[in-house]
Amino acid sequence: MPAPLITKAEVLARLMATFRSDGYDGASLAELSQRTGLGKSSLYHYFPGGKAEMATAVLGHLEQVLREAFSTALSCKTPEAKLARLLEGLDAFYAGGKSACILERLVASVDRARFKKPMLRAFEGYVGTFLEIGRAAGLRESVAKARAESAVVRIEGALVLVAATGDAGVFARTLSEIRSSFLAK
Amino acid sequence: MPAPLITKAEVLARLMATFRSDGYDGASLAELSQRTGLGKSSLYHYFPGGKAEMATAVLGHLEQVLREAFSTALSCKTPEAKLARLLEGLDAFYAGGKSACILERLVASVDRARFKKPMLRAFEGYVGTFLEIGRAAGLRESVAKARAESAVVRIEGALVLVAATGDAGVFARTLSEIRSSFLAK
DNA sequence: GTCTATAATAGGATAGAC
DNA sequence: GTCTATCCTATTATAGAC
Repeated sequence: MPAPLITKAEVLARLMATFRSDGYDGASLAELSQRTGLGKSSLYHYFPGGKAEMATAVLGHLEQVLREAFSTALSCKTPEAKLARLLEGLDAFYAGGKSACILERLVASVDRARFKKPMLRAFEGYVGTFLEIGRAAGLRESVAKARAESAVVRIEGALVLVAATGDAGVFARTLSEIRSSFLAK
Repeated sequence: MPAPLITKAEVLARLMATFRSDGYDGASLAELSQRTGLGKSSLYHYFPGGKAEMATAVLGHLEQVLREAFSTALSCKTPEAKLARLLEGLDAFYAGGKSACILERLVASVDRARFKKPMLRAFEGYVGTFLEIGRAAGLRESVAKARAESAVVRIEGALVLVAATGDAGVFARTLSEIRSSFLAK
């Protein structure tokens, strides 16, 4: 990347934003070029594998972003604080439900097989973070596992409903429900 | 449609299957032609508006299919039986979680704005069916509403996780959870 | 109504100058 | 590294015969 103009992280963030709004199949090179501010040739310079490589790079970047957000949450003292911090982070990341999940967008693509491994990793990390909070709260392992999976299921589902109905309330209610029930004994 | 060769309903079912597996943006006319067994020109004969019109016709067809499935479920005597029948129908429709939701696939498309109204209708009917079962069971209106919304949210979310992980267990657990908790007093 | 053929365009990707 | 220009293929869509 040109040192001062735009960082690699910023390029990846913009690519991610484009995939999130347009989907993987729906995001054209023209659009990706325009929204990064890089010409097609520049994009191919950084991502010789084209769109698929851009998407996998975005997944790698996502993993870093999430790891930071997750470790910030997990560094809080009480399980309640960990959970609250995590949900705040997710609320911000999904813009209150208005921004789609990049994972869902890649899962839904025709080329989904290409992203299988990194997506599996990402979802495991995602569920795993909730799982750790449940464990820290002293929940039975089986309960913690079920609730962690359910939390991610609900978040992903809420995003679909918000996209369909335009009502962000579903997302807020979903996070609120998780907040109040996840740690219940 | 040619009277005996293939019914309109069958064409719509095949179009739906294609959109469900490939997504709206990912489904090409060539693929739609191949999987319906109709040439491109035949498709344009029935759907002059092209892919977008095929998708809206599929949504109309879906509404009919769901109405039937939903009214079958609602015709059962007890709320428990209604719920069980509905969940069985959904389990079959989603092939145990292995088949994506057509609504989600259209929501995720670049042309999503075109399908906004019929999708809103479809989701309202979807949530509304759970809502009616909750009411029939004598749940408080606010509780019935929250649980109905949550049920659809979880189903949609579970489909995303199954697609990402390949583990249909998430879908089974989600339906099971709904079955055992939806009617609780 | 369906087919073959083809037009028109958009999309992904590359070449080569700077 | 970035740009302009371009190539090639896939895609949408249409024409016209049967």
